[in-house]
Amino acid sequence: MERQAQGPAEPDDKFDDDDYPAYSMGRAAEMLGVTQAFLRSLDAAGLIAPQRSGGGHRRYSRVQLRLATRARELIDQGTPLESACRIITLEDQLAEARRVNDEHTG
DNA sequence: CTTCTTACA
DNA sequence: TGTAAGCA
Repeated sequence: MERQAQGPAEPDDKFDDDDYPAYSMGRAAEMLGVTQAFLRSLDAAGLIAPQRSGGGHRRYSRVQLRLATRARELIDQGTPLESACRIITLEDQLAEARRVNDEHTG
């Protein structure tokens, strides 16, 4: 699930299909190889907050799918769900801080 | 048929 | 973490 046709046309495009909420539970679960219960567990843990559609159905974006994938990796390695969520959150914060720092230096 | 919530294993 | 029941 890497970028295939991202193209160097819009390198600074913030509004991409990465944040577009287009995946439902069955879809996300199938592409990630997990169960719907697992995705909901991540939601309950506070790792991901998928948008809700109409009647309250979850809508996952590719970014959230990536978070779910990282969570699955850590959990698959034996990391407790809550711990995995904390680790991922911290890694995300570090990535954000690094991004800001990179803008300052670069 | 698909998703949601709650509960059990 | 996976699965079951009952509902929208």
